[in-house]
Amino acid sequence: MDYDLRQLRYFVAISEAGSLSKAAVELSVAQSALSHHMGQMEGRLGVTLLARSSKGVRLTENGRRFLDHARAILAAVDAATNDVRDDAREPGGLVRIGITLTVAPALIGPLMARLAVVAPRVSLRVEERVSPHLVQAVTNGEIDIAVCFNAGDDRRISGVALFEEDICLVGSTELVGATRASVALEEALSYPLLLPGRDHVLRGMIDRVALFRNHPIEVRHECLSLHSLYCGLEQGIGATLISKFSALPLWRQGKVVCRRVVEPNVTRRLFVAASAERPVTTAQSIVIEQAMACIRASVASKEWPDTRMVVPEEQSGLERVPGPD
Amino acid sequence: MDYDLRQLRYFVAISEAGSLSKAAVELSVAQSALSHHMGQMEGRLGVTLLARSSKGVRLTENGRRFLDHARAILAAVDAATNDVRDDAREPGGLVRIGITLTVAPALIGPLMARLAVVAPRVSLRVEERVSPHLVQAVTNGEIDIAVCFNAGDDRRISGVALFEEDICLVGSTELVGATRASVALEEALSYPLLLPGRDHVLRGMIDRVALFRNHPIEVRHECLSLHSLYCGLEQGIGATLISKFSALPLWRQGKVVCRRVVEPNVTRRLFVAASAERPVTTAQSIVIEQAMACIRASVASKEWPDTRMVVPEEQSGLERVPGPD
DNA sequence: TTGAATGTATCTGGAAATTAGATAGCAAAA
DNA sequence: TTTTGCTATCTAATTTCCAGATACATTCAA
Repeated sequence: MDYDLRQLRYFVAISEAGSLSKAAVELSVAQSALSHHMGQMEGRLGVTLLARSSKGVRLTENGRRFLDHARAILAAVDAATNDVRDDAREPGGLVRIGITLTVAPALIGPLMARLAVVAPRVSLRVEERVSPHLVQAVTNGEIDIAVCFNAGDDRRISGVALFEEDICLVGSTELVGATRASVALEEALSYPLLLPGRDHVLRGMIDRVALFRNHPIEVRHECLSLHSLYCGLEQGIGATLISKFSALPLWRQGKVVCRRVVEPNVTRRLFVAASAERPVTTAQSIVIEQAMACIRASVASKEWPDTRMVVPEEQSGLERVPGPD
Repeated sequence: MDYDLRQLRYFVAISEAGSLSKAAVELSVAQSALSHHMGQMEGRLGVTLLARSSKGVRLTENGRRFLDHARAILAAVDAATNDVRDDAREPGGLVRIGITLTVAPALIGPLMARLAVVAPRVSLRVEERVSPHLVQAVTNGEIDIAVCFNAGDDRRISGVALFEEDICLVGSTELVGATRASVALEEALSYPLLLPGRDHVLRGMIDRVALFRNHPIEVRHECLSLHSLYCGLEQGIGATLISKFSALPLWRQGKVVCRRVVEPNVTRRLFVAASAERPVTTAQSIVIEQAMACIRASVASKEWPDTRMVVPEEQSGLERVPGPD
């Protein structure tokens, strides 16, 4: 019903060449094709654009005006193309990432280092919160990406699991004993506890156990910062239920012991997640990619103890950004 | 190599519909076609524009930006189309027309009347000059259109002959006799003459006859205005060589007689002409068209005596403005 | 949990558009 | 007059485009 970008390109080339034949050579198409297209375009416009003669073609008055338009249109097309292509080539912009408390110290450094190389124009805003807060923030749109535990069940979140680790009872030897033996969940919950936040990932499970036992859990303090949690553990004020990896600094110094929780085995999986409802930007997908690479590298290098990599099977799949044709 | 206006339209429609299927219905194309086109466009851009899901499609960040561009491009296309189409629908602008002295009085009135109806936004600037001046003015670009005699031989002019008429010896009865008999050119030139301008169309022929006879032609006055010519003729100061049609006012009043020149027959043809080098505008072509229609109507209605219409055969052809498909 | 509904991707045969090549016509130049 | 350079047009072959069918995933409701 309308003319075509190709016809506009042809028209501009012909106008500049001053002849269908010359333009045909430059454009590497047959002269007959140009003749046909120009005739069709003129027909659709209902206006003569080119005055043909045996010396070539000249622009009519309308042709002159239309040429200006055509150039403007083609320039707009190029601008549009470059705009989005630039973003694909050299993505930029702010990406808001939230990282769960215990992972943040190990992740932020490598992630920033990688980004500086791979996508220097992408800037991060990093927040550290407990996992449930991160999930909520992602669904809210408060943050773009979350690196958090057990985000897999929320449908508004699409995430990829990276590794799995066991939850341990972590506390000073005075409190939980100088043993590395595993401990039943029920027993673990009998210690005075420090929990990282009222709505901790394990909170639901803890409450269920408490209900079953008809015996309240003693939560001594809620430690929303890693520092306060470590303080409490170190001083033997309470024990907590986190992974060995999360207690790494204290464990390395021998200030706490980690006893794997069993009956049931309690595990958690680290996810890199984004909103399933809002499409990710190029910058976001790069950050996701790099964060996953960081984590996988750390897990693979055994740098992080007692973490088991999750094979990327039919994961619910963050959006992939395809390359050009 | 690049995407297509149609794909931009599809993309905008899809963005607005929020779903390929809905857009397919609105656009009356198959959903598979949309899927294919969007995939191709994204491939060419190297960027994902649409985030597909089972609920439909959503724009990615790049898609949002590209949508703005796409809308701007399509608006520019519409503007371009309307710009030239408007001109075709409702042409306007100034058209400079030059009309030979003797035809002007009979043509200007009807031409203006027709234009007022057919193309009210076209305005004329009318000049009256002798034919050779008009031809020169057209080649100069001083005027756009000439209505003049014997313009057919100049290659820089493309013109259409409309009618042919015989040249007559015109003068008062006292001077050229009270007869309607034809007269040989040689005899005609023996009268004292009033000529409409030094470079009159017939001047060349007159000079050649004079040379042949070795006898100078007596040119009493050069009358560049019709009024002055008529005065001279009326008063019997001299005769002249013009067509009966050109002497119409005096002839009707019986103040002059017209004797057809023979040996050789001398005729002239009225042309409507424009520059062959410069394309005509829409407005110009309309004026040409209407002028020709005026003249043909007058000739056909016998309003203008002793004029023979020239059948429009394979005339050198003023540009034609084609209608839409 | 299953079935219906909705949505996109992909495959395929046929239709339509596009193109190159050949040819004709025309005008200017040699 | 012949040659040259240009555009229009015709035709056949190729490429592109599209509708329909199908596959697969997800959501919603029973």
